[in-house]
Amino acid sequence: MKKPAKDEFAALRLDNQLCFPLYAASRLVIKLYKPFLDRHGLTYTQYIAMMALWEKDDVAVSELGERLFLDSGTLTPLLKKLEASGFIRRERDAADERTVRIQLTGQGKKLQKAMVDVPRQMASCVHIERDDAGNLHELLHDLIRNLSRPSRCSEES
Amino acid sequence: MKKPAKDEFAALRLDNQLCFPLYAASRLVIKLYKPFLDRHGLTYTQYIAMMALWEKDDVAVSELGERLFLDSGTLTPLLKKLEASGFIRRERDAADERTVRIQLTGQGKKLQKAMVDVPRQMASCVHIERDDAGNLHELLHDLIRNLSRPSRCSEES
DNA sequence: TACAATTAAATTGAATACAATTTAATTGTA
DNA sequence: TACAATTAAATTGTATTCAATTTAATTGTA
Repeated sequence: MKKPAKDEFAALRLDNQLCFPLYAASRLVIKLYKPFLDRHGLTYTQYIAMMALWEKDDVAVSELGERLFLDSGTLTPLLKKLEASGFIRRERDAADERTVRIQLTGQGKKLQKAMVDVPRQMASCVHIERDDAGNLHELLHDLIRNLSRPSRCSEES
Repeated sequence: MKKPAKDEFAALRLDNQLCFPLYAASRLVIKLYKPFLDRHGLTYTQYIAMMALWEKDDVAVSELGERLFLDSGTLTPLLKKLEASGFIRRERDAADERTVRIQLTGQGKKLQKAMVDVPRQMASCVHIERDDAGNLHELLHDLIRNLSRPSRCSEES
């Protein structure tokens, strides 16, 4: 004789999720980048790797991975492609042969100047209020800070 | 004699992007889902496909794709796996043989009851203020609405 | 009604993601 | 100093994503 509430499964509706819009928006924005990145021969992941290197050159694969939240399983093949494209060099650290250091080539540095307008071009596609962009930015960074910590869950499975 | 502004490349810094935190947060949350989904034998993408089907059963692949922003290239192999797991059936529509309709099996329907606590369990891991979650939710939905429209960019390249 | 245009899935190929394992180098310590 | 433990990349295997192409079915129209 159970009388289920109308919203017994409300929490399982896509529109009530936080993760789904995050996932959908992320993929939609990345798709929007494609024509701008294609011109320069980069994928989106390669682009953020280059951005990280423009900010700080000569870093270990692991340090790049911490910045981008990616591991060597993703980065190793990606960095080999960026090396094959001539944008970076990969060199074992002489002081610690376990470490591979990533360095920008001249061509990799020139790429930054060539791509300096990409963020503005993208912004012209997205149409978001400055305040909304600021709020979204802050909320996402809070969430990432939150998620980057170990944080134990009360799983009680 | 050029005197570049100190922030000539500020727009290319990772911390000034909207897309990067979107992409990072999305992957971090999906990673957090993994232990909860593993117990039920689902990946994250399979989970949102099941959520869409729990809301509306007996839909075409294309309709499911519109809901999830995924195309047949992603969905076809994913749905074959869900079928192999016994959660759905895939059947050609008798009235239009081009269309494949997706239907929940009894096992697929039972899975909803088994997973009804997953959102609450996840919420206990994320620690986000109710207001922040609401704001983030609204901002993301606005962004998705914005991105789903054709919207022409002033590329001027 | 032939048949070109369109549509829906499926397929193909390239590039991620990521868990788990392996390899090689370094570090800590008995 | 041997050598177990640790660390950093690389590798392996599974599962997406997505653009582009292909296949098969349907629709519109001359």
